[in-house]
Amino acid sequence: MQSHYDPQTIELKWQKFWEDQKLFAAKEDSKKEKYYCLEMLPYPSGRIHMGHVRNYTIGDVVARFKRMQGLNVLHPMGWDAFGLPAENAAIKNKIHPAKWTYENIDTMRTQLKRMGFSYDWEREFATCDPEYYRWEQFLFIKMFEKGLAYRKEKLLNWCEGCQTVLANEQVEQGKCWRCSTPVMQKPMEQWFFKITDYAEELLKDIDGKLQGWPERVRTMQKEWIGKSEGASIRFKIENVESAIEVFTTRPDTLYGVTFMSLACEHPLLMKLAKMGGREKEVRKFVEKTLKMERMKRLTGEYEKEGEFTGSYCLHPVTGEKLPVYAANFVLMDYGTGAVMAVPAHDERDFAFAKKYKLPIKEMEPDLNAIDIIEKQGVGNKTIQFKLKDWCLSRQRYWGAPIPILYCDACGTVPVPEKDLPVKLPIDVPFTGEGGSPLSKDKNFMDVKCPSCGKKARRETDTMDTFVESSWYLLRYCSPKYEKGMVDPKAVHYWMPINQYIGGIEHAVGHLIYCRFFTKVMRDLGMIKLDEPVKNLLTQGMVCLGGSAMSKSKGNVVDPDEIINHYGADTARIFILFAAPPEKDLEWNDEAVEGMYRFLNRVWRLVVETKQSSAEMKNEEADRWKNKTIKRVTEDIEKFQFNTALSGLMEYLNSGAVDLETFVILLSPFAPHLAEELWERLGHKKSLLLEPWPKWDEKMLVASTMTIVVQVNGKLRGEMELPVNADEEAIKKQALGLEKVKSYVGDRQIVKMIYVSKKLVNIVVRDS
RNA sequence: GCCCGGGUGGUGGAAUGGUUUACACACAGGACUUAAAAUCCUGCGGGCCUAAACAGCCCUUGCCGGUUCGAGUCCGGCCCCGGGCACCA
Repeated sequence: MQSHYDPQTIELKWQKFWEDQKLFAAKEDSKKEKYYCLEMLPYPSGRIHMGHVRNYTIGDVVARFKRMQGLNVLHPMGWDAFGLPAENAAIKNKIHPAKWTYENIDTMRTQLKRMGFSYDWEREFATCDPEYYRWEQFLFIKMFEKGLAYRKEKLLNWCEGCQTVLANEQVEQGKCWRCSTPVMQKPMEQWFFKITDYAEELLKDIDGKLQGWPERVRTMQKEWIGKSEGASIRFKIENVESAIEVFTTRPDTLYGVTFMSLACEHPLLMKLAKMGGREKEVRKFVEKTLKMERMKRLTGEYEKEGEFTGSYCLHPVTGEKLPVYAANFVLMDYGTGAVMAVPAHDERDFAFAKKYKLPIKEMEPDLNAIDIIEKQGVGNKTIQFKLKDWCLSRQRYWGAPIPILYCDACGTVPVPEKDLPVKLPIDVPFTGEGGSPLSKDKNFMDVKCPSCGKKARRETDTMDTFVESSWYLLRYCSPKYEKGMVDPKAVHYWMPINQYIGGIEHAVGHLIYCRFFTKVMRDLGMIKLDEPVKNLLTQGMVCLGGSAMSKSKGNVVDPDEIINHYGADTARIFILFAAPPEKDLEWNDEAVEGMYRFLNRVWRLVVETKQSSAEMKNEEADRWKNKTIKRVTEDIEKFQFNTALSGLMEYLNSGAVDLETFVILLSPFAPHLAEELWERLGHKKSLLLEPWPKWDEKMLVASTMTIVVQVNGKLRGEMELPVNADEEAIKKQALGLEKVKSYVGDRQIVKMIYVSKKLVNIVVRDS
């Protein structure tokens, strides 16, 4: 047995031991309380980075801690394996996306195992596995049948040069990333999930059921859903049987309306311009606006302008004539694309009115206006959401195929369930040009229509990878289940997730989509669950030199370097100690060294002294032990791993260490070292089977206490007294202190404050 | 503009209204060593006083005020940093 701390040897030894013993395999057991601890699954980009290390170390501490507390812990890991980078690698390096992905998974799995994370590897899956995405296709069909998956037109980034659709990240300064052709907006039929049907419930449950989520994330989701209550009101157009419908949150300002503003894309705009004899001017304005919009709409800063259509609409109550304008600040994709302008109450309308010399009508808001409108049948109360339906189709190869066929006779036909999965063909050409590689695969494309038997063709779009990550958390409960997406019994036992841990960047994307999917699956009768995640922790970034570690900035520290140099335990401890989990963490090589030194001190203490707890029985040692158990336990529960480790350091420095207790308390943080030391202390069974220690409140109290003495709130002395000293005696002794006397002098003592077992404050007044 | 966080030593960071600066890093001095590394010990917010040390005093949690016997912590106002939302009708 080596006498110095050699992390390389002991870490591999214990990793193998854990794997052989299958100590992290989770089994349903209705007699045991369960705990589902999950970290967001990684995209297999190539190698593990420090962000992963941080995320998964936090999760691992929680999982190991809960396991030792006797809970039945589910702690799985898998791979978010579809996505654009694999396809880019295919185009660039002539390597198949599947090969690239699976090789990366192998590398990263090895790296995760080297960190000693306590995953149930038997539940591992990659989302690009047809056995996984078949169920996603199954769900898609169910959603299609319920009208929750539908098609509509949407503008997409289109490169004429490559004849292909580009993702936003493939557009660089308005140009194609590959061929630099200017990117145009082209309307195309896309698949959408009707998440807006669930807007109200998604919003309501934030307050009702997500109490365990950070306030920050809850607020972001509320803003994303963006509910506003108001009214929709129809304004008749003068001389025609047609009306402009507006949405307003202020129907009470209806009598202040002096004109109407329409978005450039509004379907009635050109008709009104033609009628008003201002077609040319309006067309020019629209063209100018749409061109400018592309550049500036993202930044938002531009002059508010408009153009008169020459036409008028009529006020629904007073019948007044109101000029209709095209305006560049009105958005077609919010509300109705038309705004009733109330310059007296809206800053923007006011500025617009000034600019175009439109009337400004002062008035008192009238809360009855909405009732009048409803009575007259020209409008009604409505609710608007900012949340938009989820566009899930991608014109990419490396994704789950959308299980739809197009038949000339029958139209859009879902693939029958028995024909699932629609497998992604492997042998296809990757050029990056001419649309999806799938469209060039005849075997894939040509199918028979399942309802009429005639020739049909397949949908070539694949699904957004957020679809896979929206239900993987449920699939982990029964990863090999073959009769459906999930085994209801397993889901009933394991869900909801007790603790979910991941980056804040998923606050509105992933974390809303997985809530949506849970509700959809519930409504399809697959599960009985409203919300998938009970408690959420969002960890901060890992930075170096003040900014997030990233390949493009060249400021990355490779976890393997740290593991090879100091071992996984040091990496884990450093990342936990350097900052509380929610905050960004600044990498510091010297501090890593410091953590390594700490583990070495622990090693030497245990290996060299080997004193057992029985030999160290005195009051001081007992107090330290109980104090530390309490502190570490409570700090882990609050995710304050940095202070939990401080507690262990202080305990180590105290010189009154109970070795067994110390090693157990250290084990969630530095599990390999802890197992090794546990064994060296003479234990035959794994430390993992050891229950988490409990503390005794009675043992926390010392026989003496330190009382701080203040005069007028300022520290003037200290006294060491037996804990049972009574208040009167303490006050008397405080007054007797030389230093206190000199501060009190002959001044009048107004009162004395005694804070039990802590301090005495003598309040004096100049006489 | 609106809504959240946050501002504490040279640095990362601790502090149920009760000794500000735990723990660690860095730095400095010392011990051990032929020497170095490792290890161990000591010191380490600022200022005043002092030849220096000891002792002592004063100040200090972004700034200004308030509440309180007592404020990093609570309240009001302001400044700065970070994040989210934002022509949303």
